[in-house]
Amino acid sequence: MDSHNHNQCITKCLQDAHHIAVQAGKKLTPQRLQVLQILLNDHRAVGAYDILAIMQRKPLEDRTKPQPPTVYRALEFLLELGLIHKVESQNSYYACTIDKPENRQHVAQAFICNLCGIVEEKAALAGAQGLYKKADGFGFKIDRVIMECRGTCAVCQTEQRQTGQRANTATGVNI
Amino acid sequence: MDSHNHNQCITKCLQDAHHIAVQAGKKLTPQRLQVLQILLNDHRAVGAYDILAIMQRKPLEDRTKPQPPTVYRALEFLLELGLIHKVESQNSYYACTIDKPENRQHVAQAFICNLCGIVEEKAALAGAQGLYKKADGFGFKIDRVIMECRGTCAVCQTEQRQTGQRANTATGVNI
DNA sequence: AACTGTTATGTTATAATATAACAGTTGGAG
DNA sequence: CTCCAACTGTTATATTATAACATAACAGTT
Repeated sequence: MDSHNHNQCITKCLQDAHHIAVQAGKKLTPQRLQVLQILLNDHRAVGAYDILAIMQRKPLEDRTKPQPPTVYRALEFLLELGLIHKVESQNSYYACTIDKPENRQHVAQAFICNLCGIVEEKAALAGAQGLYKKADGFGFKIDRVIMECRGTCAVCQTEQRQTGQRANTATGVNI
Repeated sequence: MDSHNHNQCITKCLQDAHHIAVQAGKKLTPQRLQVLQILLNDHRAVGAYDILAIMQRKPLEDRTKPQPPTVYRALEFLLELGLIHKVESQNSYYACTIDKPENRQHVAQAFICNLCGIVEEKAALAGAQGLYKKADGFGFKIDRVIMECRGTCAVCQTEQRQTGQRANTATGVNI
């Protein structure tokens, strides 16, 4: 399916996440970790209420069933640390897999498959320069850049050709 | 304030809108026109429920007070024709002011001021090529590109320096 | 004029996404 | 140990968007 070792990928991201949290003087609490793990579980973008449903099915020890604010607080925390990103055009979230040291140096470009929800994340290096330059041209000061490409991933293009069927939407991905 | 003649700008956009609708074999009905006019009224991004409130204050002749679906249907129609765009990072909408003939050739870049809500729209010419090329590199087929820059416009930067106050948020702009 | 297909609108209800507000708890720094 | 700040729990509600079905308007046909 995918060319990378996903277990390794998760392990590395979690290690990095702990590092980043410690360095920022913040705590990666069990709940925050759980949300991150859910997002790391695959490379799809997941909605907040899908995350909530998963957490409610597997509540942490000594914890009541989590409610929406719990999820949104964890998401906010992870977003601030750059550990996850939001797909603005879909109101969903995915774990950042760009190598962590450069995390805050890049503008993220997300390529989101409309069929299976998978997110391929790339760092915009030269591409973003043009935007900042253009903004300069009319005195606009950029805080944040959103770059999203909606379309069809290689796998789903193939599956469509072969079967005419839609790819996996069983896990609650919003399209 | 702004360097362009806004009346002229509105007039031109409305004329073009009629053209585009006719060419697409669609009708720019009074309600759709009203929504477009509301968005053309200034260059800010406006939320659907703000549009609804305005329409409810000034209902069209022989019409009852419009409800949410009315607004969303009009927005959908105008989006399809490329007459307006959505700011995905803010769930709001603005009228497209790019010269109409090239409308569907360009990827829109929106520079949205977090303080006053004004949207400066540019066409991404060379900039978008890189994205398509990058997508090609891993077999991703792009349907739609979202490029948004959030930040502070030239006017609001000046006002902040002079007064320390926030720019106009009185008209219901979501920040 | 009556029939029919199509597009557009009206209406009610509800889904989906997100946050406000306040109370309680906890775990270190001093 | 105590106090403070960060974290969590809980309830309610705000905000954004759509489903579902009924009705109306219009165009073309007979």
